[in-house]
Amino acid sequence: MPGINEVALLAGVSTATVSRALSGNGHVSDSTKSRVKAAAYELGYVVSSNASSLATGRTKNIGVVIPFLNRWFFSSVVEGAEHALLRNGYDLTLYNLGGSGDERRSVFEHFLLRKRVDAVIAISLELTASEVGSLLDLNKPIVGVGGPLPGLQTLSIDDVQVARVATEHLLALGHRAIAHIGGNDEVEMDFHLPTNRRVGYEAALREGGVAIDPALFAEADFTLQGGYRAATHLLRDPAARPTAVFAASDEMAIGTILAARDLGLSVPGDLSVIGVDDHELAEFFGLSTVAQYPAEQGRRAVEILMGQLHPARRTPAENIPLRFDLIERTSTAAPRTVGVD
Amino acid sequence: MPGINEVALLAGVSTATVSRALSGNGHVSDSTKSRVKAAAYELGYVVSSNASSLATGRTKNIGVVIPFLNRWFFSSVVEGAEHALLRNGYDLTLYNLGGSGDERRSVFEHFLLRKRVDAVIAISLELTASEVGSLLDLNKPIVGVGGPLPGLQTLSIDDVQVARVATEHLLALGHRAIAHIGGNDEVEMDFHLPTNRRVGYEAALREGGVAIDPALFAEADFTLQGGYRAATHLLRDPAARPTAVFAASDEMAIGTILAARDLGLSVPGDLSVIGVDDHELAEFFGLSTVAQYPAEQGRRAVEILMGQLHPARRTPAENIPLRFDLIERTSTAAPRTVGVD
DNA sequence: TTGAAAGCGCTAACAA
DNA sequence: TTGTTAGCGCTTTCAA
Repeated sequence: MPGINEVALLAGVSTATVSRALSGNGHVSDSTKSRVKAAAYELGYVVSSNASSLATGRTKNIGVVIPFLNRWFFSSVVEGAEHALLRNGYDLTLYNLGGSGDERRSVFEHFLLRKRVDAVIAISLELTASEVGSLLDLNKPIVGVGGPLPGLQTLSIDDVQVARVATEHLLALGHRAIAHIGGNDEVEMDFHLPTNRRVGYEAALREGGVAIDPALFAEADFTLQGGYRAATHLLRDPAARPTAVFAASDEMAIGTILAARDLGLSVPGDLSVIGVDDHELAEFFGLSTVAQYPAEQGRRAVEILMGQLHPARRTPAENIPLRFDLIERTSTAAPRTVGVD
Repeated sequence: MPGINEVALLAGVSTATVSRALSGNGHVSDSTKSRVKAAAYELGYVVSSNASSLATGRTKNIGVVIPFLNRWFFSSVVEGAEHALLRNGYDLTLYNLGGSGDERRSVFEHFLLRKRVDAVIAISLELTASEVGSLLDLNKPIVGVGGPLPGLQTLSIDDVQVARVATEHLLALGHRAIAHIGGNDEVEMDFHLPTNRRVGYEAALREGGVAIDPALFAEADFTLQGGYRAATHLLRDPAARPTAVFAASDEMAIGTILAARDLGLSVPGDLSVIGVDDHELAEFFGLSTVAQYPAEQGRRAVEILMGQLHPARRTPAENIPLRFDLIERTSTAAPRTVGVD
């Protein structure tokens, strides 16, 4: 493991010049710069990030705090962030808060505070005021992804609007009896997300002149199983059966499709189903959905942080709202018998 | 951000004593130790990992190198490793090799070498000799998970045996026409895994006195869609239809179940299906499977590394082979008409 | 059991 | 453009 001294020796310059030549900070003549680089390459020299961090106060490392890794949305955001960080020469250190409360405390009290990271990306976390406080105390840039974090800059899709688009799609097809499968209070991993999607759903109905029927709402936990169960409940009674379901996630929507099948209902013949996400399985099931782009969200979070860490590199487009797109596949169609009002 | 000096001042001792009291290295009287701890707590002092690493040469950080994050197996291994590391006071830095070749090279040439990690966990990676070489040059403990890495200590289930167990389960139920959906050559994310599972499948058949029929083998890419397609192909011809399918992953097995349904076949009435993994969706689909435990594999990898990094802490049980268990659910049963031989 | 002091490997003033 | 030098904050001999 050669050090900066050896490179300096081989190149016939001082360590300061090596540092400057390799980091690009400060002026070095082209000739010495290439001599230094050649020497570094020959020796296989790589800076010690610790020594460098200690001297500069910058770590070139970003902390990502996350409640689960195991779900499509989260791992996709992390992947997107990873790639973007790599391109910028940064490492990504992962802090999974999914464990016990102790683990969570320990992350906040010790790990994040070790000065190991230059900035933090918090994904879909419901943080307590004191947790946000300790993050802010670090005096490091923080950006949230996937939910409003009080007092922090956050990247998230407009859930009300997303739900509205989905519901309006069903309305436009002629549906009137539109059920909604949304989050239960216990699953608050995405803050007010369930609530917001329900709000958008109800707003669209109201504007479409359709009365809101509480019997057409069911709670689930954002999983396929949960969606299946909720849908089974919703669809059981042929007399009170909706002609369409808007599920707040694709996994629940897929559960709904499977439940419909098991009840002998055809999709979209007897039942239209739409979800949110464009989950990796959505296409396979022909699921119409409102796509969101988690990998892109991860990338965007990184861009924002880079802008704050390196004002020079700042990316121009910083306030594009997060995209989402209606994707029509084969799970939605006009209801079999269009009502005549 | 208080430093060690301030703690020393407040506790009325030297910085050396603070370091000793807080790290547990060296002897400090109980009274001063508690005084120091109180002072540290009062000031909210946390060591600077950089300064500490620079002085000790240890980073308390482990690098995890992985080809995808987006799949159940990988994210589960990472989660398991994360929790175990957290308990040991270590951070986890993630290196995703899924991108382009450039990204891959850059990870190996720069990132891992920055002396930022004390050890490396390589998950399901097919590494080139030169990549393994550069890892070994680091002179840091490395352990692989999920596939044999030439020259490295590796944790992986016995894929031949896993496949044998699955196939024997079907044989024991009375099946003779047993198809296999395995990996294609292009999907080598898990090395010889597809091959090994096929080997176990064929060995079990042979021992069961069943001839191997190449027409009963289909390739797929380990995804649900791929399994669906392969199964559709396998099941299309009623005359040549197998009574059971062993898929090399649960996702492909679920695809098979869905394909069977779409062809009007009942599972397990007309077709038994078994997979490998115990994927999160397996239970929902009533899928019989050979479970493996990726989170535990991640944890085990961490234990091994901790054993090498801290010989004192060494966990006794180091060579338990990785567990796998046959889980019988409702996707497997005796074939409808048992042959009379 | 404790303290003084010399680094760990690098960067950034400052001076030349 | 380059070199000298003083740290960055901590750990760890060595001595007391």
